[in-house]
Parts: sequence; C-alpha cells; structure tokens
Amino acid sequence: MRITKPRIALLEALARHSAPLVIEQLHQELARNACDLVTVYRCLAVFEQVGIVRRSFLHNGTAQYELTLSSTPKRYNVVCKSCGAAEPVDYFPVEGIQEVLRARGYANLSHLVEFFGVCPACQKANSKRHSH
Amino acid sequence: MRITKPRIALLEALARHSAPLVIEQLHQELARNACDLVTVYRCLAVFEQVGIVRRSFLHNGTAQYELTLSSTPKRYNVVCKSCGAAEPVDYFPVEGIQEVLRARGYANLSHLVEFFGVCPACQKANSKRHSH
DNA sequence: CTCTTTGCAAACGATTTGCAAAAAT
DNA sequence: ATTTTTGCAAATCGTTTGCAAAGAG
Repeated sequence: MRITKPRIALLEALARHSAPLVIEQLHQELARNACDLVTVYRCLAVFEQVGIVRRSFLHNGTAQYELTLSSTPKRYNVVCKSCGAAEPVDYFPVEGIQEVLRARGYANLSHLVEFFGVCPACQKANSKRHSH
Repeated sequence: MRITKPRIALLEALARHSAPLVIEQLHQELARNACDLVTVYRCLAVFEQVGIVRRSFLHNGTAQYELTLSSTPKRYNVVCKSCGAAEPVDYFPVEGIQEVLRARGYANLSHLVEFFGVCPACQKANSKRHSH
C-alpha cells in the first residue's frame, strides 16, 4: 500500500467533510484534474478494505464514502429520498448484535444503519410542484 | 393499480421466501417466461411505493426486495460479503429514532439496518483457496 | 372504450477491467 | 529494479426509459 498524490488528496477531501460523499462529488472535490475518476474508485476500494473508509448506499443504490476515523462517531445518517442530502443521526450502539453474529461464526463484520425520509426543504419544494 | 398475472406471480414468489431477494433471482423464480425482467423492476417499484415491499441493498449496492407483510418481523439481515447470502437477525426496535426524525421535520420515513460479514462456509472456502 | 401495464430494444449511469505508462519503494 | 498505482478506453452490470401492442377494468 503506497503513498501517492491521489491517495493523499482523497483522504484530505474526505477529512474536509463530515457527511458521507458520493464518488462523483469526491472526484470534483479534488484539485483540478488531480486524478482520474477510476483512480478514485480504486483508492476508495483499497481504503475500504484496509478499513479507513466506510461505504454506505444512498436510497437509489449509489455508494457514499466517509472516513471511519472521524472524531465524532457520526456513524448513522438520515438520507433525504428526494435530494440525497445526508445528515447525521444520534444513535445507539450495535456492538451487542455483532457479538451475537461473531458467535454464530461470522467474520469480518461490519454494518450499515441508515434512515431515509424526505427532508423539510424537499417537502416544501415538492408540494409546490404538485399544487400547480 | 391493476391486478395482473406478473404481479400475482411476483407476490407469490416473494411470499415463498423469507430472505430478501435480488431482482434477478426473483425473475428466474417466476414460472418460465412469466414476464420480462423489466416488468419485475416496474412492479417492484410500484409495490415499494405502495408499501407492500421493502427494498434494501447488498454490500455491493444491488437491490433486494422482500415483503413487508411477513409474519415474523425479520426486518434485519446479515449478508455474507462473499456469497451474498442473507440470514435474518433478531434485532431491536428503531421506532424511537424515527420519532426523533419526525420531530426534526422529516416525512415518509423508512430505514435500513444491515449487517455484513463473511459466513462460516465462505471462510472455509476462502482459506482453502488461499493456502494453495 | 379508456387507462394501465407489458415487452422489447435501446439508453443510461455507476462501477469495473485490461493494459501499457508512470510513480513509489 | 521491482512492484504498485495510474490513466485511458472500453466493457460490464444493474437499472431505467420510450413506444407501440396487449390486457385490465
């Protein structure tokens, strides 16, 4: 696992944000032409395998990434079904369940807890569009 | 919302299984050439909107569907990162958090809790492949 | 008869892969 | 010098869309 410019830039970009980032966003976030979109994919895959990054999915199935090492354990999000914006949710621990699974024989455990809804802003916007 | 052969067949197929099904599986599950794959997509989208079906995502981001009306509230799963098999997990309620979110102004709430790991069978298979 | 749903083909977007060049160790 | 990582192009995968024909109410 080598240290390269794109990887550093990616980690910096991730560090700048608290919310999970979609790959495309992340790519644009980088300095102009810092690296290819494919490289973003490949680096994130490596990062995830090593465990310094966590992947989750938007309601439409596209992937988001965020650092696992964030100071605050903002592990869970509400994702707006309409605009895709993600906000952190204070939540409870799931370690207990993971213990149970380990006992069942599962290895390399991870989990994903995500809430979906329509955020206030989108509700307003959508109702406007419908009433017309 | 009309009652059609494909829709009936789909609901039956969903009812036959306890674990969430990937669309492709679901399509093959139907009687030979019961309907087009596209129809499966469209029906499931309708079902989800109406709320009789629930969508979640595998670790690789592909969608799974399961009936919401299942007798047992087997809402949460462990998904094997290697073979994709899903098994139910007994789990705790999240209604409390949803209330909080409602108070924050979110509407049309849903959520997704998923555990990922490598199942015992895959661990065995993978270690065999590596040691050679 | 009207409106909805279907099939098929084709478009689409996100992600992955092959391969040779460039960079890191 | 060796091995990993990158860029580019093209392939692939799951999913969505347009449109005319078939089916449901």
